[in-house]
Amino acid sequence: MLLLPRARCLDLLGKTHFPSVGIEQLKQIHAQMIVSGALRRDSAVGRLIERYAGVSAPEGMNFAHLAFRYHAREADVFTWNVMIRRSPPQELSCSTPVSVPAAAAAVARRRRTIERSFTSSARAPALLACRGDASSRPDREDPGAGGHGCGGPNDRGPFLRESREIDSQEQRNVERPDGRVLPRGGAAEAAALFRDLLLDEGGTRPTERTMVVMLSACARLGELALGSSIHGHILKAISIQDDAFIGTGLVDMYSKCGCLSSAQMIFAETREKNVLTWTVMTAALAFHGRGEAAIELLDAMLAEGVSPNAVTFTCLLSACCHAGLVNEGLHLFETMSRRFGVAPSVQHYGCVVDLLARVGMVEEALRFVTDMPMAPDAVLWRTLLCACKEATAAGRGPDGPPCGAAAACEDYIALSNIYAAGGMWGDVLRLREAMKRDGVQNKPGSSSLQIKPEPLVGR
DNA sequence: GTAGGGTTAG
Repeated sequence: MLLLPRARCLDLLGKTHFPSVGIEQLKQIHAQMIVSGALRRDSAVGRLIERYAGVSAPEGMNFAHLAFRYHAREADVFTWNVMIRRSPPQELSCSTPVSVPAAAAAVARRRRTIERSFTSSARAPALLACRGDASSRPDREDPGAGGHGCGGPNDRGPFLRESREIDSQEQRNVERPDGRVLPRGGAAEAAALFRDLLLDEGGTRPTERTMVVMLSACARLGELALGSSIHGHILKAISIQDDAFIGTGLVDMYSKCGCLSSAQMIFAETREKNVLTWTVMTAALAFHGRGEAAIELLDAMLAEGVSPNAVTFTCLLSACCHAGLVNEGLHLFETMSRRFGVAPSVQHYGCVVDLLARVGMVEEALRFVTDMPMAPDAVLWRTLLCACKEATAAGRGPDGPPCGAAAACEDYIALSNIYAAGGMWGDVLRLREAMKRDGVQNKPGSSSLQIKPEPLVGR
């Protein structure tokens, strides 16, 4: 491909010379600008975004948002202004939850930190780590692998220190109340390494597998900015229609970062869909409260010749639960083994118990637990306990803390809440005393991911 | 190299 000089790229964006540039041509110019480094010129990103946004189809604004995310580090005041001018009010309020000057300052601050990290001579080991397994750490990497002429182990300290500094600006506590710890260190560190990789000009390039792993990490961390920048790379490097792994990763990432319409758009564009692609889309709709739409996916999936598996049914039942679709849920539970040959697991039973209890059918939920062919687990009891809150507010409370599985601090608290909801203060006190007597440790509350709903590339 | 149920202290 002919490589245009920087100045020529900027000329192409000039409205006086080329008043009507289409989306395809803009994408080509965009690619040229990345390759030639033209985007690092002042306001070049803003000019590009202005042209994307000027395309009449909704696609134009989608690309404007993608370009903005992708090149956020180069965004100057002019670029921010373009985004403000071009964004509809509701999108603007979502995408810039803080004031624009504050956001711009945050971008500048982050940029300085990143730049500082590159003054260290220790970039190579980090890049090397990205080549193989994005979640691997440089200090675990074989120093001799790859032969990239990187420095020795002694070089690694400064980079890691600096990359952790970047992370510390966006601290997120991903430890769950149940004690399960999301792989914050691994994913966050991978994210820092990946940022480095993206800025490595002419060197190591991420592979398709790196992209998939990174999308998964972004989904778990709620890293929309990084996730959508990876999307940008994918658009330029490979065709997402041809890869179920990439399509699945993108749908999941956008969904978990709160962008359902973006997830739906990617799903529609992904031609090769496997059972995981369908399942993440089902989970996305369930998570975003679109129970009916999730159930409708099952027929669509069958029509395409893909069979649902146990995970798909968990997502479908969960969708019914969130939408209060009792009949649909019970029907799915019944047909999953009979029609699809998927034996219900304790998780599936748990979903149905939740579904029944939430709509006030507590007796039926309890009978369902009693009739289960396997032992209920702690999560199932917990589900029942929490879902019973409404039903027991009328004055009927369970007899004691959950039995049959290890009760955790939050189980006592959930039960306490139920008593409280029913005004049964004596029971609340009794339970609190029992907790002290039994030495149940109070676990401090912790926050989870802050997910901002942003339909940024949606139509 | 990709996916899953509950939830947070009157």
